[in-house]
Amino acid sequence: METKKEQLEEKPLLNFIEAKIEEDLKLGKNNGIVYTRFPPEPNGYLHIGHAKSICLNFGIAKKYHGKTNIRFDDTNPVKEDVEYVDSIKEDVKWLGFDWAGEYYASDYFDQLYLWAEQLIKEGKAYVDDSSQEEISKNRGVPTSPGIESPYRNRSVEENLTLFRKMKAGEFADGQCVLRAKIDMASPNMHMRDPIMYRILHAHHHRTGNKWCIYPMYDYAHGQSDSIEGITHSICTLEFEVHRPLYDWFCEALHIHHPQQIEFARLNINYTVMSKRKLLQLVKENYVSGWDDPRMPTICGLRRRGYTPESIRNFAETIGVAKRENVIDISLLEFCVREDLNKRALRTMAVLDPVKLIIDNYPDNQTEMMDAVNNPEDISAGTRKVPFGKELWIERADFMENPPKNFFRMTIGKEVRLKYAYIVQCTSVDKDEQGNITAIHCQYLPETKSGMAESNRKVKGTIHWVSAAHCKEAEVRLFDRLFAVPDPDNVEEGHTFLENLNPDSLKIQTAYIEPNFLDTKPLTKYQFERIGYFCIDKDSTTDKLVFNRTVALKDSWAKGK
RNA sequence: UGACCAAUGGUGUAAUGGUAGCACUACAGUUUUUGGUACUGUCUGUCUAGGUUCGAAUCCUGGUUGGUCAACCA
Repeated sequence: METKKEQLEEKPLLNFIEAKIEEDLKLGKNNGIVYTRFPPEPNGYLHIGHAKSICLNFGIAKKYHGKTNIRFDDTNPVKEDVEYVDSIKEDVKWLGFDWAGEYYASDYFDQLYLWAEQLIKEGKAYVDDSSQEEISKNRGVPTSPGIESPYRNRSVEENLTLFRKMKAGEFADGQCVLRAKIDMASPNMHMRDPIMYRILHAHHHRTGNKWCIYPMYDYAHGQSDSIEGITHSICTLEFEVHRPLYDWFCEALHIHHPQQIEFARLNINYTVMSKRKLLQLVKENYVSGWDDPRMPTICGLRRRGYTPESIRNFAETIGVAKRENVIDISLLEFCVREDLNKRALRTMAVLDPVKLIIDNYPDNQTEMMDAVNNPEDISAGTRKVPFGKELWIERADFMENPPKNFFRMTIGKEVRLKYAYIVQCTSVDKDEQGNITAIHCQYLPETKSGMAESNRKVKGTIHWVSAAHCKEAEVRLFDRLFAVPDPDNVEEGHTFLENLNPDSLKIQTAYIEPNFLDTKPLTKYQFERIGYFCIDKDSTTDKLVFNRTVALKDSWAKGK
């Protein structure tokens, strides 16, 4: 452990973005300042892919003693909503990050408009009356040049008049647009006179009805970065072809020019990451909502029982690079187990119960057994667990005709009831169909935990709850949402929905220890030998509801 | 038949001209009152063909493969 840490400190491993930043720092760029931003569009909930970006942007700023803004890219009023800005802020905070400034692209609409007039005056932008179809057609295709618009060479005065009329609301939606005059023959489609402003008579969640023209992403994003003094504008790979345009606007306007750096977005197998598809899962009720614990959204993971630390550690572990990647879901699961192992209090719960009767144990006797709350953290203390003649144990912890490597309960062999006694199984009761209805055993009184005889070597230890004292709880057992590693990979005429896992949710009634339960939603437990669970928000005083975050590793189940 | 980007074990990610390392996964073992945790070990890798060099995963050229770009979306 110590040596690992030392190695990391001696030789810090930089991702390619950090390497670039250190180079800039060495060169004295930006006066030694590092300023990043996280720029979501408020049109959906944040998912684990955004978490990667958030951890990257905030992490880098922290590492180089800089700052990070949150900026909502709200240039398209038809798609955006305050519901989303609220959830986004909540999720970023929950992940553990504080932004230096909270801004909106719409804060800059006035400045953007002024800059547009400036570009018109310099002959670098023009109003185009072409229809959407014409513009699209004349743009050409990547392999052959486009055709210049017939309106491309209007006079500055005419363009200015027209643009002001656009702003004044004298035109209908779609009647004309403002375009940058760049190069219709560029091999980069984004440089073929990109649209700067379109007419949208729509109500904006922040600017209300002040505007009926709205800037496009390419015209707004770089300048917003510039206004905020961002030094490194980190975005995903698909914006790589936009970079020449990002640079063009900053140069044409002679404003502070942040450096755009692109990295590969996160993909995880057995799930989907596109906002559109996540929205569809919610809208068409394939899941219960954005925070359904099976969703890869931040709020879904939170409800599932993931901790901010585990997600941050995941983001750190997957690294940052430019190549397309698909992360194995087992890495995410590893990260949450690693974290929960250290902090989750243990309790015993039986999910698939069968009655165990200790025939030689006194009727109506109850003993309080000492149990350790967290073996990884002695300061978590101990608790008392009631024990009696009749217990519930897991059906899978008994086998009548076991294979050689079965360590649990079987007739004639000894097994330890955790924190209690060693018992020896004697017989089973069965119904007419041959199903086991109860298991009988004898306990060895001198093997109670803590007594000398309890140190005896026993191959297996199983968990239990007292039938007379236990509580009932609903447990929701989640599995991966999709049945195949790459749900998006579907044949013509099929959709990703067909790859949904029909068994992604199983609901069971469990019997659980009565003591020490904190029933506040999101409280995390390890059900011993089963997995990590947390209290769901649906939980009430009458009815406990647990979500399974992730099962414990089970090398026994694997070997079968 | 364009431009841009990328290619390192099963999955990710380092090595910045000098011994291909780390994590996850898988498998094997030690410890264990959780078949968990912890610890130890094993398997598996530089897309390809040339070139530069004493030396190439790294630099150059060609090829191959994958990704992105033709919304008045971001």
